[in-house]
Amino acid sequence: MEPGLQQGPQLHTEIISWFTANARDLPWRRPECSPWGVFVSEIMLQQTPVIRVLPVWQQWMERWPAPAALAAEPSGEAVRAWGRLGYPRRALRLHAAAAAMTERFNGSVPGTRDELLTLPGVGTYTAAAVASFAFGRRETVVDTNIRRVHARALSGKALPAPALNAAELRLAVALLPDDDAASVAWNASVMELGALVCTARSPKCALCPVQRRCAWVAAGEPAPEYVPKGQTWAGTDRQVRGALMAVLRQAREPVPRKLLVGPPELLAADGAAEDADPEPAALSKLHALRAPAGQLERALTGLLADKLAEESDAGLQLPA
DNA sequence: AATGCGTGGTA
DNA sequence: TTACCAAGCAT
Repeated sequence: MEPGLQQGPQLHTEIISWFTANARDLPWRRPECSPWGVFVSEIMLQQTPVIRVLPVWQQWMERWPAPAALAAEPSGEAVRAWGRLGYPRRALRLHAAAAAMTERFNGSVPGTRDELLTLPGVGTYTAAAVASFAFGRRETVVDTNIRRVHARALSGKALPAPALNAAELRLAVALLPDDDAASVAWNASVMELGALVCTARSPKCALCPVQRRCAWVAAGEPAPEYVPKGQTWAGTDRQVRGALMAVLRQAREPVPRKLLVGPPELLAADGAAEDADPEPAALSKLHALRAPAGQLERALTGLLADKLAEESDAGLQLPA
């Protein structure tokens, strides 16, 4: 038997009861929310906090209430409506997923894990989450919150392994209730516990419904076995691309390529940046990076030229 | 299997 | 202020 499972059904009862009393009232959890609404929320929530997703999700649902509505517009519109959620390639994949639903799934979100996995931007977690939360299927949902709760409560560790491993997956499978409805409740409850109480930094153990049976607490809250390495940022293509995206998002018309890539001194000299409005703050930030021309070109090509310049969409188009 | 990918709040 | 980190995915 997996470690921790000898605790019996009390663990499930305690956590699900806690969820019933403490869950956030998120719009994509309401019974009237469509599978499409759940799908959009899951993509937006990848590596992005709930608080920042909420307003964007509301706007998307009003503008594009079904996959076909989104698929009917240029992908550049999806990128603009994405706003500042980050990882804008998710907007492109969500648009492509909507097109795939329109073409291959009769305009609906597919309901099985295997079908969902065929959609762009959908991996193991998202496929299981949508099948579980939107369609009530019994699927093993494993996200970073759930992994952390499992690591602490059942394995006695401060943090889960750097990457999902076979032992973690076995444990998650073993913990999933047999009943469909109970499995959905379990998935949502453990995830919420990880998001609100069993957090990565400063977990709120005093509020935890299973503190008494937590293996990590029982072990004296040992420190993590490894130090997570941070995401590098300064000087990376990501930083340059982020600055480029900020300029393009706010642009009302095509942005001259040389305004993005060219040396600021030359731009000022030939007057390119002087007409119309004062230079946008976003453009100043881009220029302040002093990124090499090669890197600017790479950032443009990697995300924009291939995916967006083909659009006839004014704000994001890059003239040849 | 390890990297790269945006953004902004928090400690 | 700097570093961490937030419902992952694709390569």
